[in-house]
Amino acid sequence: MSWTDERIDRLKAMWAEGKTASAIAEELGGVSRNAVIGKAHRLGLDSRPSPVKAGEDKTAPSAAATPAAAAPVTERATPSRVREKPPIAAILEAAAPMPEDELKPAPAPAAAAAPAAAAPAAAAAAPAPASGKAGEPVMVYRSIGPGGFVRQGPGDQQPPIPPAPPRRLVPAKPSPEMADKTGLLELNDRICKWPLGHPGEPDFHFCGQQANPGYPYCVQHCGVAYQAQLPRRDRRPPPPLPYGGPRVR
DNA sequence: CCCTGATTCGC
DNA sequence: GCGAATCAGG
Repeated sequence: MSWTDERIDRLKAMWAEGKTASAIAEELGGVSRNAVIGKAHRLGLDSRPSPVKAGEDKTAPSAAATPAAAAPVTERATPSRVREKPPIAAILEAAAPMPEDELKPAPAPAAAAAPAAAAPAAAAAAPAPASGKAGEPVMVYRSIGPGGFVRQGPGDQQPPIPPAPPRRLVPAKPSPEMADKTGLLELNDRICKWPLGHPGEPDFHFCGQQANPGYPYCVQHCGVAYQAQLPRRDRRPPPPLPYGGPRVR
């Protein structure tokens, strides 16, 4: 088996979904778990929580325990680094359930709905208070509510002005008109997670059609999410994205 | 033992 | 570029 464009796309989709390498290998067929991992790395896909790297920064590593251990430990594993999240994960995080009543002074980030996605955000939302030493140039990610986060430098005394007032999160199906809409709690890997509307809005919901197997979206939305590359000369430069856009490799 | 992902290195 | 072999933590 070779890595056709189609198989690479499926690998990317499932990797982004958080499926394990062995699950991906089984679904693709014809490749081993190692092949999937190797390919994912060669593609530069995001690294995943590794059992080996989980608690890594303990003791100063001796010169060389093993050749592998002596290999350069790069920024890849730096825990404080805020990684990009796949769009769907960001949405899940933004729509994650919060305490029912009004905003508490320090709401604990709700990590239950999307642990993998919420973990880095939680680290960013509640950084160790930069009070330990004076004058360290510490960059802080300050939560501005359900909408997201704003980067705040050490000199920025004022809390950043949120782009919009925090919206009150609504129950999953508060009204009759939501009765047949697909909410966060109905999501699973067999139904289309294409978002309709915006998190926090009363009618925010998901497509809910049957998902294209191996993909997070239905066939129609896969057609929107995964588009064939045009020849370079036929491409128009993408418009600047408000949040900086995905990392380009 | 099983699982996991990361890394290396011969091909 | 590919992936088996290997490593190492859960």
